[in-house]
Amino acid sequence: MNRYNPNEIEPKWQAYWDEHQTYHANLNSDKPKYLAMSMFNYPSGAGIHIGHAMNYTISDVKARFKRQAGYESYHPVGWDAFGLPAENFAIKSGISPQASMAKIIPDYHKQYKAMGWSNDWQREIATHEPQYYKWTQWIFSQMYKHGLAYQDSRLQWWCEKDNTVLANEQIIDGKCWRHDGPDDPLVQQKEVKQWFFKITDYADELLDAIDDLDWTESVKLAQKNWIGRSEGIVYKNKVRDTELEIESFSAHFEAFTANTFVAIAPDHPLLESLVEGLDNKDETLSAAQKMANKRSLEGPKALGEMEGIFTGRYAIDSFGDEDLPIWITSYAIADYGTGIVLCSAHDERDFEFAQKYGIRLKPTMVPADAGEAEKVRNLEYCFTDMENGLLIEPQEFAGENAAGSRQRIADHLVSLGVAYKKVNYKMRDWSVSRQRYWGAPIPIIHCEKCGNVLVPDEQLPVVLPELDDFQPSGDGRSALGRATEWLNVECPTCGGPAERETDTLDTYICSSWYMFRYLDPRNEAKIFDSEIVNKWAPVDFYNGGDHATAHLLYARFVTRFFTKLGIMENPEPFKQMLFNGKVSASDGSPFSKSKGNGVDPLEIINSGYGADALRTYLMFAAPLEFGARWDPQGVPGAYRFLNRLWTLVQEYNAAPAGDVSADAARAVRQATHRMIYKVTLDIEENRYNTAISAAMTAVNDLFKLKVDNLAKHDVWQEALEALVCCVAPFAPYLAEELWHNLGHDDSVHVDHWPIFDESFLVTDTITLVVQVNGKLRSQIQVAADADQETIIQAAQADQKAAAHLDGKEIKKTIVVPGKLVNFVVI
RNA sequence: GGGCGAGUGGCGGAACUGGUAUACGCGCACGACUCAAAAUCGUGUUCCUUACGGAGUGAGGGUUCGAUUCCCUCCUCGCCCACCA
Repeated sequence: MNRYNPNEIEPKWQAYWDEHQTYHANLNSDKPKYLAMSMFNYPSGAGIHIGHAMNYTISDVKARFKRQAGYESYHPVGWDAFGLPAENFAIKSGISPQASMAKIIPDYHKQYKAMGWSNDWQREIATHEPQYYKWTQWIFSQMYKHGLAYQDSRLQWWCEKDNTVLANEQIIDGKCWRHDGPDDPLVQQKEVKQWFFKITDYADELLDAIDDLDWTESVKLAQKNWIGRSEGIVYKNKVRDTELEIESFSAHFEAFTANTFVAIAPDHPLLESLVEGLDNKDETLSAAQKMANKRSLEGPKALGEMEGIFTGRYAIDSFGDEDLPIWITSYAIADYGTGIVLCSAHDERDFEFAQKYGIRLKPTMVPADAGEAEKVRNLEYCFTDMENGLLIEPQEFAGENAAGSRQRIADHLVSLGVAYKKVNYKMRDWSVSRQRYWGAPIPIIHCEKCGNVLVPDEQLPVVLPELDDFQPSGDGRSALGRATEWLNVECPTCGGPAERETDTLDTYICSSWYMFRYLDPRNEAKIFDSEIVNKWAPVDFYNGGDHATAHLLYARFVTRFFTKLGIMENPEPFKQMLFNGKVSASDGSPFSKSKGNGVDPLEIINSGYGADALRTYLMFAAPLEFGARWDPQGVPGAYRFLNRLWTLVQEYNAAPAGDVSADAARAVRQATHRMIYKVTLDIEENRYNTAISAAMTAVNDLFKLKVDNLAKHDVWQEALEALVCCVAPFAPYLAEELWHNLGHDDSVHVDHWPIFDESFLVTDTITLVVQVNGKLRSQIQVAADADQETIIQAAQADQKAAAHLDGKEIKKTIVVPGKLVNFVVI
């Protein structure tokens, strides 16, 4: 008898699938379409790791299941090739990122195929290829033309030695990654001009559509919080002895007469004019600068260490007669709201800050309880509960519930002319430019006469020049700043001398639209064909264990933008999104290269267990949302299961033809159809672990039945075919081999999914549980269609149950059809 | 600090809308095959108790004939966001 040897059959079927293009999708097919994919892969020299094995197997199972069930199923593949790691490697090694990718990507091909993933390789894409990023640049142009791309100055981390901008991940303990010695300087902040996409224009639209998405709930919530819509008012206050008027946003303005001081962010642009004319102006500004730097470097670590500097200025209060001192505080943020806050006794931070610096506080909202109210008046603690708080002033709202009067208070403030209503968002505009070499060049030309000029569409792509040296140019620009031949161009408008923009586009743009390029990857005339995209979008199933906010939100934004351009119809890119858990090491800690506790998928495959056992284990170990914990015994366990299925088929093939008794046939069919039902439903609903356990149960049942009843017979043929089909999404190689062993010469992976027949599950007699006072006492067999009276009599007649009923009065009897009988006795 | 989720055998986990708690797998024990081992096959495996029986889903309370499931209080762990006014 043949032994199950994955190392033999896996390469064989890999070659077969390649040759027959089994997984090539016909996008014009009449079949219903299904598009499944996992988040884009960033190729690195390390190859695939166990997290990739997890992610891509999840979407592969889904794609295979649908392909078997008669869908035209497309499981695309591609590479998110631009990005900082490849550039850093190029700077260190001198090997160009283009060359690195040319070597790395073919390695991935082999690894993906070894994993048995059913990708359509004819439509492979890579974001660093000009034919792809031509359209990434086109998106920038369209944004620009529609007023959604603009330039602005922002603070960036800066290394004085390299004269270059640093990404957050390039800062190590406050120093540049390349200059982190004891004598090297700390990184500094510097204003740099940046390009932005106006995603905030879409904030409400993106927010409102979230509720209807079939996505993992935690991700939907993360997106809502990220957008962070809050309704409030903006106060206007004049500053004493100046011409200035400051504005401050407040979402909690109910106790508005409690405001006693003003907080301004240390990096606020208005700060300089605010202290203009004061004696200690310079000291104040430099102290503020220090505070700002410290905060952005130390980040959350500086939390709790609230610091303040008095500006020397006062705002004129709109309600009381005492001026409001203006303080620079470490907790006010320049780019949320207006960067200035009116502060009161009803905010934890304001309260704490005022106590620390001895600033006057004036509570105007108290709890209903008189004793507690007294404590709040005496500043014993900070009371912030607007829902339950009662206002004590001003006169027109005194005694009212703060939250209840919110709308009227807002209207009141507006009518007094001291404030206006405002909706504010946490979400900022999307910073899309990077002072980096390895990205898609921004298609802008700077002309002395004409200013910023868009590269005309017919001149796209602006091809990234190949260089020998990837060091930043030393003037704040990337290596592109030195590529003079590329850099100097004629202005498309006036023909005069001009220079190309040297910033490249954020890689999140590359990955914000790739799912649509998959549908028309070789189109040279258009970003994609609208008809094909309208047929195939949205992506039916999308999964990943990262990027809950940025990537998924940017993709939603760009998709919506496409619908405004009229090039596609559906405004949402991903119909269903599963946020799957990550694989962790057997001790529960995360896998990491530095710890050396990683598991190499290819090593496991080659050690003799095969890709099928690895895939099956990963999908079986835990619910997809949880994230599996790596168990060294797990893959051997999955292998044992696959081996038992293998044995069943081999023994069946060796068995003589013969009859199967009616009882045995029914038992085989019951096991089969119970399995079909559960596996189908469970895969559909992303419960892969219980789908596999259902297949295991069927194999165990058939193992028992085969002892006395195995014969070449339709019942067994049907059972084994069904099992092979149901296991095929998880263990595609084994399934293909066994499918052919069972006499087929086509692929099991296309259009073969068993049909569930309910009639095989119906039984004549059923087992009911007998309870006395809710405790299990016995079990009885009754006819499936027995009526209540018969069931109760049978239960009472049961010996074990009767023993517990003896001498007691039955107060109540509960019959749950098909389940149980419960006697309540005293 | 805020939000979300989860606590079930030695371990990963299962349990449909409140109805036999611990499916399936791992591990372990015993048996079969073998000169032997591995592999494979079979049986058993929540705890206490010789047994009858009893206890039991993080802790405590509640609703119910009946609670892993619903409600309240508390504890622990994980993830995400984090000075957002």
